[in-house]
Amino acid sequence: MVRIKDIAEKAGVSIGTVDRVLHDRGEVAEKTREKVLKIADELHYTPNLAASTLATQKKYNISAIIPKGTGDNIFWNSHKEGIENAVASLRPFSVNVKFYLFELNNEKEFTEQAQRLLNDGTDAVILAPVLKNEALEFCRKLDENSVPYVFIDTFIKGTNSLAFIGEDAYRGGRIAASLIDYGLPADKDILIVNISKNLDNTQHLNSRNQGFLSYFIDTGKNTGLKINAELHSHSAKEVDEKLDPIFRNNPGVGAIMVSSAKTYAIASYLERKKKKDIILVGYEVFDKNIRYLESGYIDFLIRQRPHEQGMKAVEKTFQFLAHNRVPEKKEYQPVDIVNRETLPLIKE
Amino acid sequence: MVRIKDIAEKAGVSIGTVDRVLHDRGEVAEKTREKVLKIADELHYTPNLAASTLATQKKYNISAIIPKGTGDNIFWNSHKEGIENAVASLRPFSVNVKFYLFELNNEKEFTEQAQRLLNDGTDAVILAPVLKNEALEFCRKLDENSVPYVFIDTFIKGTNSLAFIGEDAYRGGRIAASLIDYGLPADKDILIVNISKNLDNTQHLNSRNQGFLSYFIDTGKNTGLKINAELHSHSAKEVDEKLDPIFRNNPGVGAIMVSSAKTYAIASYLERKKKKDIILVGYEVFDKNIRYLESGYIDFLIRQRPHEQGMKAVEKTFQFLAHNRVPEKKEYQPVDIVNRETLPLIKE
DNA sequence: CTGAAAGCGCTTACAG
DNA sequence: CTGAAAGCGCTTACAG
Repeated sequence: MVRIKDIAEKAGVSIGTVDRVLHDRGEVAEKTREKVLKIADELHYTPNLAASTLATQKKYNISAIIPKGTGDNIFWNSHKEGIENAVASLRPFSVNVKFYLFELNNEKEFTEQAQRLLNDGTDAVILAPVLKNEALEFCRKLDENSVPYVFIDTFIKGTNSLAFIGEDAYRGGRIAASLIDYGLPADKDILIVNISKNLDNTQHLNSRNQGFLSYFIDTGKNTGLKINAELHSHSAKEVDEKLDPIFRNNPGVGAIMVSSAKTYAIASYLERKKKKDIILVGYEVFDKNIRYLESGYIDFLIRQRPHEQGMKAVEKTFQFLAHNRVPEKKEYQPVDIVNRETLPLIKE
Repeated sequence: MVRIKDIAEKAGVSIGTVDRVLHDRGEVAEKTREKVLKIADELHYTPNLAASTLATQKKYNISAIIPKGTGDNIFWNSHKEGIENAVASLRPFSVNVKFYLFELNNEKEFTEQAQRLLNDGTDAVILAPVLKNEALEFCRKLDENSVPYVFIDTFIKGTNSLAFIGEDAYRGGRIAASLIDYGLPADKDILIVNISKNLDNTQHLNSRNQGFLSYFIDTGKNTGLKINAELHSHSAKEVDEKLDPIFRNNPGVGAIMVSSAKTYAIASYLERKKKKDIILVGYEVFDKNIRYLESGYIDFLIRQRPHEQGMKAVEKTFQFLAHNRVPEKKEYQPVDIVNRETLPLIKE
């Protein structure tokens, strides 16, 4: 392997000079510069990262402000794990993450954690801007302090985010549609269920709905009705109240798409009402949904890859901090189609 | 961060001694040993990998002997890329791969490359043992020379392989079955097509067939016939000769499963015969198959993750070489279900 | 059984 | 504008 020492000898200068031109730190005569650059190129010099890591005692502190993985949101645990794994695999570089977790939909806690993060100081932040207004305010402060930030899961406009890594929710909607369209007789009706208390997370749900409907406009063979049901809670009471009349008035319903992780609540309804033959497609793979996938009430789940999102967020952040490499602005992660047969393979 | 120097000071010994106990190199009084270990533990010492990488000028040379990614096997390019990417991400460690590529089914070339590899010498090898007899012979030689090796793609018994990373072909067969079962009326017949010239690659094909049939034995709702067609080539001539009579005699056939990457040859048949309504499920995502997925003649493709297989193979090999960590013996990669709607997301 | 010293390749003040 | 030297944390002979 070629070392800066080799370049220095060949160029007849000291290693200090070589280092200066290699890192563009100026204070070098143009002639020397060119000579060194030429030789480095000829010798195919690549820096020894272990040595430079050791010499520059740089530490990178990354902060991650994301929802807690509790209740129906354990899927946020995967983001956290992904972030941690990426940091671990970045050894021998010295990078640290500190988590600032908040309860989903708890604006107060988000704002508190954001403030704590700002007080602690950090080199960069990974941010799930699920609470739009609060996130916007926070981004403004980060901009003021020149702290770079990358979005994970959700994208919001009007900020200077370094990058975004997340699901293509629109595409996810189309995929759900294609699976239903493939399995359902063309003349049957389809029910679309949106469950969202206080309109949380609506961005994803809207995009999925749009994608879902777009499929039937431009490619699907299904000609049946597309019926909409908006629930504010996933309690059995509300589910019954909203769905019973729909099924009473539309005996042609043969499939349901639930636009969120609460798919299990609708599966439970089908179980209660003994409607096993209705196709049910929903989102996210976790215990409650898995149970119904196994028992046959859910046919397909579409899964984001939160673990990968976390990893990519760290990688991009690190590349920017360490090598000043500006990542692509938006990166959509693929989604997985999961049915009962694929389950044994995805015990991650 | 705690350094061995800190431990040394606290223990009242030199850093040389600390290093000796930390690396179990003996020649240390038991009392000193215990003391150092205790302090290291209390201080939560973790070695600085950059420093140790730099100091031990160790280089790891890995050799990979896998098929060339040409013709219908471009999917072997992904293994190669995965291996290369993993090596790249292992920087700042100094690990090199050298590839020994052979044409699939060319025993002579495999043997030549294997011999070349042995002459060149290496620290470990990543091996696709698709040619069973030749691979067995090669493994024996590796054993003689105490060179560790990990299998990729295919597993063969009776060797001392360090690990195996590959597809769960049986499971892949079940997944194909579940997709057909979901979309096909229960009384329709299903055609299973195996295309294999000189019985190459039969291990995967057999496992997929077994998995496919097992699904209908224990869970599927389909009660139709399961018809088998064995082709030795995917030429239009042979496809027509074999499939025409089957369709003539079995008007109830509603779906086809092709157990290999040659799915496009059957899609082409359906296109020629204007049978767009037949469900077709097959394997591997690459240009020829993608074309028919887009035009609607193929409904689903099941995809291995060759890129990940390559990456994991390198990671395991490196962990073993560098840290003497023996990996799990067998690791199955998940497979992806791909239809037309998921295509835009998997431009890898 | 133990310590002191040199070295891995790069970076960083500092002197000139 | 340039060079010499010290140092990053660990490893490796070598002397005792």
